Amino acid sequence: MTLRLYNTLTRRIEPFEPLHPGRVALYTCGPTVYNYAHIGNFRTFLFEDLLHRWLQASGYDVFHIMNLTDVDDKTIGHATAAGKSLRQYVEPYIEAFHEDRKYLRIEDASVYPRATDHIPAMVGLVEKLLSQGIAYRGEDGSVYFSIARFPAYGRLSQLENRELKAGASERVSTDEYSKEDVRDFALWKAPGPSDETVGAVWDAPFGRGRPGWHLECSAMALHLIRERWGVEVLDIHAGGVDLIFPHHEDEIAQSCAFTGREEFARVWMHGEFLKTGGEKMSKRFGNITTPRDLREDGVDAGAIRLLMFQVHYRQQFDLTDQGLQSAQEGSRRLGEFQNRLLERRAAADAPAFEEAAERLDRELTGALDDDLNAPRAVAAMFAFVTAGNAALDAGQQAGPRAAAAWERAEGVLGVTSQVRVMKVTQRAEAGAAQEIAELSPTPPSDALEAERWAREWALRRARHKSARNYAEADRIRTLLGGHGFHIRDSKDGSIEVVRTGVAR
RNA sequence: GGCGCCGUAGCCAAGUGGUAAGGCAGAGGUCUGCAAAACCUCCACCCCCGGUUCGAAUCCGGGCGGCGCCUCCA
Repeated sequence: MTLRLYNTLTRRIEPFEPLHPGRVALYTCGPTVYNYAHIGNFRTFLFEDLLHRWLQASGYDVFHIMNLTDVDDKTIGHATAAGKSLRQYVEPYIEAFHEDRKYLRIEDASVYPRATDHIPAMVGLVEKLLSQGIAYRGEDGSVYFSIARFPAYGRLSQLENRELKAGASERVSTDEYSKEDVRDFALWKAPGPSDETVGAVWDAPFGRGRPGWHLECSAMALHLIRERWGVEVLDIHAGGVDLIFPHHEDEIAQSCAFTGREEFARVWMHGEFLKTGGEKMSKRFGNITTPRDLREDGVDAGAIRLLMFQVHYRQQFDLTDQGLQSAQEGSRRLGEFQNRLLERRAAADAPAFEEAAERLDRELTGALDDDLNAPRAVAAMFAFVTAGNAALDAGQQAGPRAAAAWERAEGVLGVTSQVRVMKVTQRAEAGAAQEIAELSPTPPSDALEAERWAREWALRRARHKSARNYAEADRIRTLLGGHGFHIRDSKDGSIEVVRTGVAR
């Protein structure tokens, strides 16, 4: 069984074969840092994280480039409005992006190049296209790519069988007159007034200006993979479906014209949208949710990843409260099991675990090798949980084999919530007994203090319970439950206080 | 208008020719002072019509419904 991936270029699932055995050059389109990225953007980054992790788990040396777009109409527009330089304006959002991706357990890419750090590479690319006559200077001082001189244009988006909607875009207007063909796109843009103010202008032999949208990806990708491995074709290029046209189409055109090769990337992968209320989540529609919002609500990232990975990446799906709750519950169950499995790990595996582990390994590999079928991979984890819990209930022991299989699956998917369990034993009561004083019915805001608070209450409940004062014991249980601390009595008389979700 | 995707249980969602994975919710049971956790059991003929086939959720044609791209939007 080998890895098979859906390639947008051929519209088929095909066996994945990197250009050079054992290593993969992966480029993924990152965020435009003019604002906080929303969870829809992160759906794509999460899909790319899964790709990244699975390639690594499959033994590949992965060179993963994720760009940060820090110069475009939006960043310039917002910087202007804020009265800041481009660099100043963008900085906090870059930081926020990294915070968010760490929260969502998205592993580090190899490099995060910023567009404005690679202007020379872009200038070099434009110069070459100009000298080849594939690019030309318009009357407005911008440099355009001539589609007429690049016959292969349109393969990715199957443009040859398309018609543009009649009179569709009014935006063609502004620069239309200086372009030879409406479909030509800007490689380099003549500076506008605010470009100068925010410092988004660079000198170039063909005139002062700033890079067009698509240029950065080609220039940085080609520059970085040449530097790293001396190659000029990517193995995989990934992004959201909305980038297929024109962004990726244009990247292919300028890159291939530049390198003289037929391919810019061998495999093109695109993740589908996240919707809310039946519509694409987008800042334009104002229907966004950000990772920060979810973190505020105490949602464990494992639940978000589970939610995303329960749907195939090429399928649209709607984010709903019910869906999120359902994922939180499932992710919690995985967390409970993980605790059980790793705590009671024995020196050897019972046959039931040998078998379940073998099955999990096999099913995980089969699922992810099949165009990253994460829903099936997740299902395999749940099957392991059910079998594992049953075996544990029956007194069978889980050993290194079971732990390894679990860790491999969780290591790739990362869908498990942290479930913190505090054991409160009656013996500890001695120390607490003297402070019978008042105990607030609401927890302190500090997470650690809150835990201590919950423990206190749990001890009180234990006393009431041994005195058979069940009414009071139940009242305390309800009280704690209302603040996210769940009480569990176990047979040996000890009490567990269980906490799920992230501390705020 | 062009190109493309989707329609499977109360909700979400795999499966793409051989008789319906998984999650959540729900019902019953084991355990428990009661709970919780966990386990066991139960819960679908796959939007409609027609066709191909020994056999279709899966292929073809036609409907109906939803979404996306054609807009520097992941």
